[in-house]
Amino acid sequence: MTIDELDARLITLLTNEPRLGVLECSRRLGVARGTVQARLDRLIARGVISGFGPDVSPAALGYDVTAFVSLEIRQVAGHDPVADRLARIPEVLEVHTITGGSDLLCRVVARTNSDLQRVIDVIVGVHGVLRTNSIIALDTPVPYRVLPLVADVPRREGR
Amino acid sequence: MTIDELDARLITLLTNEPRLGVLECSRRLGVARGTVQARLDRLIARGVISGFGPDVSPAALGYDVTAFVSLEIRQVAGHDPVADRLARIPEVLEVHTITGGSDLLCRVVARTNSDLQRVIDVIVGVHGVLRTNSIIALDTPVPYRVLPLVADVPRREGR
DNA sequence: GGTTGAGTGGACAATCTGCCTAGTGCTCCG
DNA sequence: CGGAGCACTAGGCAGATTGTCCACTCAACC
Repeated sequence: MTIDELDARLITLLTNEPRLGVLECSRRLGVARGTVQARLDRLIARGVISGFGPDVSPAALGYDVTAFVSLEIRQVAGHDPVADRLARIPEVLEVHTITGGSDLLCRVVARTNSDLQRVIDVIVGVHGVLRTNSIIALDTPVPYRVLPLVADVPRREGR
Repeated sequence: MTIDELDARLITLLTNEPRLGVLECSRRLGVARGTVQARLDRLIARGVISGFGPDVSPAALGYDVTAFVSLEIRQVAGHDPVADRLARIPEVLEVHTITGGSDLLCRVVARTNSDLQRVIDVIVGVHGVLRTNSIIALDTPVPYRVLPLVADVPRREGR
């Protein structure tokens, strides 16, 4: 499961200018259109590219507060039932099961700090949740990105 | 900064089938093409949709291990210089400044657990980092998503 | 030597895009 | 009340792009 330098250039190009069509990509990369098409199909088939969904910014929707909430749960029932219930809360954007003192880590958004309290209350109210610990993200100096990784892979692997 | 029910339906549609063109969207939503075009333009202009970048899966690239690393830093210099240096590490996908006992929280990926050790060593080697605390994400029952939020907004707001 | 996979260059019809026009209904406001 | 502004519909048009073929080359591999 690795990618080529051409793959990396293609992904980089598409990341920077997502609206580009296949034809335009082929021009920019200096290869035939069929090649770009084949590469893209393969990347998608292999799951490297999982989609081209619109990137929605919660902040633009008024959800200015981001927090990481770690949960301790009653473990007798396992993680999944709790995760399922958490998944029903729109403000819960992501849930991981984790190592360490807690059992689950959630990324949560809210409109304001007091709205965050409301969301946390909802989380605490989830059956199986024993206690929570919240950490607010004050700022995000490095927003989520994968590009450096993509650019790095061909360098690490056989070139 | 809020969105309409039609906006929500449009975003939902595009999230589920990102390759759809404007014309096809207008057909599915039962509105005129110009409307979809105008809505999309507005959503992008307002920053609600920040892009249509390809969603790259680190796991498909061989980065199977995800961890959250919290850092304590030497605060005299401030957060930014440290964040800048962290941003140069490809495996660091995200950095937040946070409340609580630590100063920074990073999302990090690695190829294996021992590769994670290497990455952490790199992080520890960053000038200004005093100590780290790593939590490994074992599983991700709820992967990052925004759709429920999008669907929720028109309901909360004026309808 | 033969086979396979990947890439090139070109061609096709069908479709979509960007852009524009005109008309309609609704809301806000002086 | 009349008007202005706005969003939406419905349509038209030229140009560009897409999906899908094809034939041919090149390199690696058995």
